[in-house]
Amino acid sequence: MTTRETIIDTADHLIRSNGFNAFSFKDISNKIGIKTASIHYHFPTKSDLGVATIKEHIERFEYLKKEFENKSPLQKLNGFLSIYSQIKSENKVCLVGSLATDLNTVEDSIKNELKNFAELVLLWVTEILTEGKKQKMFEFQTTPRTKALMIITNILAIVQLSRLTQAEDFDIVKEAIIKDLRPHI
Amino acid sequence: MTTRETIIDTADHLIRSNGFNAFSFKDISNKIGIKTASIHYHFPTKSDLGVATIKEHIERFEYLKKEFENKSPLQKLNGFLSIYSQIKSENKVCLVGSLATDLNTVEDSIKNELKNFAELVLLWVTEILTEGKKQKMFEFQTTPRTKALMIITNILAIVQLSRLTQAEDFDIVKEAIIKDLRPHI
DNA sequence: AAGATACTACCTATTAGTAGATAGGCAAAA
DNA sequence: TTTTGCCTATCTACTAATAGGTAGTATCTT
Repeated sequence: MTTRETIIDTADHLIRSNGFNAFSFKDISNKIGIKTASIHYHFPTKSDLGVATIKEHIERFEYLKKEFENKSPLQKLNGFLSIYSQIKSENKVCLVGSLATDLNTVEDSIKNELKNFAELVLLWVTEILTEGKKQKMFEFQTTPRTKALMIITNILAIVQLSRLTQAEDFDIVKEAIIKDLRPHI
Repeated sequence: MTTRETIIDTADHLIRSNGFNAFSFKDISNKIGIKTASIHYHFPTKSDLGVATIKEHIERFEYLKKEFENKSPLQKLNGFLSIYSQIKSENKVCLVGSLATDLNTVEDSIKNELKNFAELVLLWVTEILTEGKKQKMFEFQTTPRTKALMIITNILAIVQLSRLTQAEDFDIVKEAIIKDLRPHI
């Protein structure tokens, strides 16, 4: 990994563990053994680093999409949900959830990039649901987009909420999402 | 309102607009025209102020519960969901959603008080759903607690997510929650 | 030699928090 | 009734630590 990639990776970890406003260049400096001034060389401002971190997520998301291109809607949805299982197991939250609460305090560049990312995710889940309904693999009453919003909000927020209720609640909700889509099983 | 109450009120506003780590005693000082040292008189540490803010929410929540005591499950659920409509209209997020992302950075006192609050909310929604199912007013397949988790995560996260997608998505999800519980209508 | 990368050293602003002074209100003692 | 003293609430003035960011210099790689 290049230094630049290492910085982004560490920033990503810190944003999703502590929040955008609770991490500093010094934190990264301490973690990867590089001076804060050197981080500024790669990312002039904190916002630049924030934007780069979101862009990295977008790239990884596009890659995941491609990986699941020829799989079934159910496999795709499970793939999507397992991202959050990973996040949960690391005691983090998802990038959208983390930055959405800080939205009023960040620059427009971050806001706009995050909008792009959220739109991308919503679009993919909507597509999965549309495809799944057509194949009679999924059952639901609302529009695919609305159902996608329901599922995304479920999984995004249970990552956060299960920190406060019980860790097991994450899997309970994850399974309930799938079960709800496949009542005939 | 006493000074103490005004401070809590302002802190609440700032926490839910900007996040716990993005507000300072100076922000409150500027807003209400009192020196930061005077805020420390009422709340020795920032954590003390955080805890007091959650306690205030708990009290208001208990009051709301009492107000709806003799109403129908549907009225109760609508009452619960309308809290979030209010939050959304003010461009804030809910306290649980805001602090849950900052959870790794706050003191245990805040963490524990927030757990109490979250447990209280989950309990009430679970009760509403149990009652509604018994009265055949609501229909759902999972346990009431699981369904409560689904609904709370929906409404909590759509407040955040609709900042990124479209503001109308909030009402779409809110209506879908009710419709899903009452498919016979 | 030249560009990329990292460094030292610094700056200014802000943070949470503290010490000590002051002012007003209230109540018991003189 | 006046005085004494305490309590509440606020203030001014300060601290040490940390924040994001910059200028100029050194080092490494090609």
